[in-house]
Amino acid sequence: MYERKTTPNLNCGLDLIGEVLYGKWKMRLLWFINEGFQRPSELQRKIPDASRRVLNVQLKELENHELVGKVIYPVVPPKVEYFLTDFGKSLIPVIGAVGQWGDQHDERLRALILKNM
Amino acid sequence: MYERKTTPNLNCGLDLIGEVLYGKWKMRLLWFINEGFQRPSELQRKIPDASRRVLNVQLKELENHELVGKVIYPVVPPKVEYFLTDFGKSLIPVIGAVGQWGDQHDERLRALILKNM
DNA sequence: TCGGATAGGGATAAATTTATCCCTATTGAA
DNA sequence: TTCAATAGGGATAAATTTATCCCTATCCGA
Repeated sequence: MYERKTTPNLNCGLDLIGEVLYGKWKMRLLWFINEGFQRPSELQRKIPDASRRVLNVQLKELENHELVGKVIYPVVPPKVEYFLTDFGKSLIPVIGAVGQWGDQHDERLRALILKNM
Repeated sequence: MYERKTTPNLNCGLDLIGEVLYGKWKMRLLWFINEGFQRPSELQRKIPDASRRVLNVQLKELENHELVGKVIYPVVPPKVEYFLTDFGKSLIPVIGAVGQWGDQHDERLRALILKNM
């Protein structure tokens, strides 16, 4: 595990939410879990661009921050299901707003991103 | 300047918005510019936790992505003012929603963040 | 009986982001 | 006349995040 070397800034709401949501795949994980893709392997298939490892790490962080919970079924092969806590559910409209803006400006964003590479 | 070594994923709205908004201080820069703090030195005073350098770098990226524009007054000592483009303004409600969630859950978030250090 | 599916952790490398420090230039104020 | 304010870039180091690769274990189907 990585040990943080600096203390986070916690001045405003943006700092606070950043501490729990700033991670390349976190919003997507929450979104897909909310859509019903609850098993790690399903999530990995939904987000093939992320490595298996990061998803595990980020899921663990979401769990530590009480945005998701986890049920481990004592079966073999192993079965695990994530679910959103109420706290996590309260983030869904926010993530929706973020993603919607991205979708609405899809073309323009693509053009801009490509232009700046 | 840093040269990107991998190609970005541009699959969904979240990927797209991430390309222009994923940066520790970008949302705050947009927010404060919208509030009327337009000169670099003012922004630096509003965000003392960020180094002068990063703010310059991130402002430049916001400019490249057409979220902000910049007026350079040909005076000495130099005077520069940033402003939001219409495209940038359209992001303000989104950033507002994000920050509001953080503010609403201020106490709980602080507790969680501290617990996980 | 061998390979794939299942879940996930450790060690390490690579990529990326952010911080530090230094340099340019000019004006006005102490 | 020396220092702060103004804006911002280059070089480099440090911090952080993400990717790669390997290992554990069990059951089912071909």
